Amino acid sequence: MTYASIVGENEKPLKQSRSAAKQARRKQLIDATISSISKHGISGTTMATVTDIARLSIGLVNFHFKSKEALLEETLKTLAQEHREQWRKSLRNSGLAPEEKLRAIVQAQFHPQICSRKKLAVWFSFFGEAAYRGSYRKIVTDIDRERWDVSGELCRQIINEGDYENVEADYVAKSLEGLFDGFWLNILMYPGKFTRTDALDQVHNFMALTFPRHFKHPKTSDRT
Amino acid sequence: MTYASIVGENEKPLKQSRSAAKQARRKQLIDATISSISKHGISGTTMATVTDIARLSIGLVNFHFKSKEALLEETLKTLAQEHREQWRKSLRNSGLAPEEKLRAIVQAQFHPQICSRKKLAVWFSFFGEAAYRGSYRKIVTDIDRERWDVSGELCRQIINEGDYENVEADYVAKSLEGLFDGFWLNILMYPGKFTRTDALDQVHNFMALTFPRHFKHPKTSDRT
Amino acid sequence: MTYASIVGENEKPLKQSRSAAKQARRKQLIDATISSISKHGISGTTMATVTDIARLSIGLVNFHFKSKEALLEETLKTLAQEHREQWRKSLRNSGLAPEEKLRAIVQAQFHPQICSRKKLAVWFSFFGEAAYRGSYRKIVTDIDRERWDVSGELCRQIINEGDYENVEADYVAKSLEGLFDGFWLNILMYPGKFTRTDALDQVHNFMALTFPRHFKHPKTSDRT
Amino acid sequence: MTYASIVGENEKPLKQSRSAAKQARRKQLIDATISSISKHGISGTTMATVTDIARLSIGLVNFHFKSKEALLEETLKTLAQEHREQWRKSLRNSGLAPEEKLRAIVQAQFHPQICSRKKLAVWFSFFGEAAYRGSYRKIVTDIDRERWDVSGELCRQIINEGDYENVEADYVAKSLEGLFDGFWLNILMYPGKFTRTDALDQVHNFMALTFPRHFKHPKTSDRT
DNA sequence: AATGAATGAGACTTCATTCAT
DNA sequence: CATGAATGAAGTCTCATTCAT
Repeated sequence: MTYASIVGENEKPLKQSRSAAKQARRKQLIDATISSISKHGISGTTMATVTDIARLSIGLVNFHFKSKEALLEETLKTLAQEHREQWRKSLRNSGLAPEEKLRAIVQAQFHPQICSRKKLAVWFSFFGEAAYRGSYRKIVTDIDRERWDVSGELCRQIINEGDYENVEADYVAKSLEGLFDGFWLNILMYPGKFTRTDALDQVHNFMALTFPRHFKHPKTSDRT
Repeated sequence: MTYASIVGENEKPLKQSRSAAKQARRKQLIDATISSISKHGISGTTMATVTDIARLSIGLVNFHFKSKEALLEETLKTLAQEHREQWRKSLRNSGLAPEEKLRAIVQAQFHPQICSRKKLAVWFSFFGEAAYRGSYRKIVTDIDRERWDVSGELCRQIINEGDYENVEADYVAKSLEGLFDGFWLNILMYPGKFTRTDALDQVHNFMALTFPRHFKHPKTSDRT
Repeated sequence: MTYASIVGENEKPLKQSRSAAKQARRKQLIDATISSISKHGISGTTMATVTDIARLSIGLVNFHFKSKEALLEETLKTLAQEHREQWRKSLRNSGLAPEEKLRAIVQAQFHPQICSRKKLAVWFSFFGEAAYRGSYRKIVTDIDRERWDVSGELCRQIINEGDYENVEADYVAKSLEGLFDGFWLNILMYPGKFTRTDALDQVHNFMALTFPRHFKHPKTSDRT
Repeated sequence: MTYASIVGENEKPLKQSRSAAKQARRKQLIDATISSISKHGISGTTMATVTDIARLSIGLVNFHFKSKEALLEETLKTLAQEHREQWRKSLRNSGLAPEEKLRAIVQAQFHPQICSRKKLAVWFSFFGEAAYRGSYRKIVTDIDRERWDVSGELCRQIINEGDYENVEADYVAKSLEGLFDGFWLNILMYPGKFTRTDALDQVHNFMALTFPRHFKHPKTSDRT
């Protein structure tokens, strides 16, 4: 399968400035890297698998990236950045109520653009290395922490509004984070059996349990 | 295929003396493999890193295991089996009430023997490859499904006892699984910041929310 | 082949304006090559190190020189020509007595312009390749032989003048050549410890020994 | 041309202890490296040229040497060591008089075992890199300095014995070193035209000039 | 059983050269 | 003339696997 067939782009960059073309090539290589990792894993991803997918010559990667290691790190950063923009965009588009915003974050987490099997495979490939590679861990935790902060603040607002007792905002936010990651893994491990929709239902169920006056049980609520 | 056949419990012992030594060597190599993966990841683990740690010669691995791939698979099976035995032992040692049994499963999940940083690193290394390697995925999902079945049954009993409305056993069991995996990842990603104890609190909090007449909020309950 | 043909003295100038700019670029690249070789050696010298130093684009080298090999050969020729002009100029500037001319040749050999560490490094880089690369060897030996001829003739005149017995002109000239090369290597190998001045003293000492009625021992003679 | 044909050894090591066999392999690879450098230069010497000559597999070099760089350094050390042993052996075998010892050092310098075109090519390849590679320079200068010390001491004894005026031991020793290196280069650059014998004559001529009461002019003396 | 030297495929990387702009 | 992105051959090094001892 070629890069072009995967992402549906024209191979030849149209007329554009040189630095724009350079960025396009970098993007093309990073996309190919994501495809390759999802198919062969990180250790199975070689300069050759990447450039084959991108339909570029093998020497080009080291022209655009200092090393394979740098390519992988850029790939993770790109993935993280895309993720971050997804939930921030969802947040902006959502209504003003904190429960709507919180729901938007959840939706973003399981949005098809973010939560495809292909990308989940890549995420967990990086998680697998993050244990002993601080640079990966930092990229991952930085983005997660930011979202957790926002979620926590939203939970605090909901708790105040609803007079919930025995509920602590940070706990809920952390549990949500846990559910996000746990369900991502389940989607990856049970392809076709446990889906994005299942994950959304489960998370909504948890929110309904926690904040009964703000969320209804998924059975009767809208699902995406 | 049964669990037993997967993890080789029924493997026929050969002449005992020879086999015992053989098994000891295998165990030694598998332990070294776990150490190596936790330190260098799967792709950084070579026959040499394993045999260095085991203080054995490099030629020996291919004597005891058909290939590196076989060694890795055996390692994962060993890890899975140890995990399985941990929660089944906890179950046996717990009281008779279903909520006590459920709590025992949770405790097992975050038991230091199972949930050390070292072993979590190994688990997620395998998860990272599981996406595109069915053999790993099968080992992982078989053991998880068994536990999920048991948890689900326990939840059903608790729901019946407590007359909980709007609570579905399979949902709860799946959410627990999600929390397990999610918190494992958090423990791995935030060393020192998010601990086994935090995870246990969070899970208990979730159980108290779900089954308020069976579980108390962690703030006032015993923690281990 | 004549010297002129080797170093390209007779190269026909093209339309002057274009050719002048062209020659300037060539000179710029050759100077950068010398700098690069002195810093990284021949094998560490790449088109990129050269063009970086010259602050020119990498594509330009192949415009001005057929290949990297051609650039290196031109560099050596340039170096050889500079060397040749140095001792010939010294010769013209010296008095008429043969011993003064001989002394001028020696001075030229260790003149700062010729005998800088940077240039010595380049010379010995080429010597290192000359063993198995006839084209380099020819460039080097042609220029040396010319100087040896002149030195020999001067020695002959000195011997006749001084009635030296047991002294053979060609021997002395060859020994001088040997000392030149040997001291060059010593200057390169013992930076700061063995200097151009030391070399000059040593050579003058040898000449005083050989031609006591024409040269005084360096201790009492003028040094440069 | 194969290693075996060059050095005339049997390919298969005979029965010997493992560490002895290991040393033999290292020696074999170093010999092959010398052959390769003399034929292709240092930059033209690859792991493949070395292992082709040694008739071993390409992977073996990195088993016996940490890197190509380490192989080259070991090769230079071996060469230097051989050189050192040659002149020390000559010294031991020579008569007791200091002039005989000095002559022995000279003989060693131009001994066929040391001063073959093949080895000179290797020496000057290393000299070419020594300018910017301190590790090479150290190996070379350490061995040279030791010999220079001995030569200087011998000169001092000769000067005392012969009551030479205006002669300084260190000067003479340094000039000898210069002649050694310079004539080595001449032998390399003028194959067939300037030979080891010519070099010996020249050096003896210099010694006769310097110490006329201890050395006769080469025309009438024994040559080797 | 155990050792570790040896093999060779394959990975990453460098770099001279080409060529569209 | 000049640029620098692109190519691909070739180099170094790693490593699973084999096998004689």
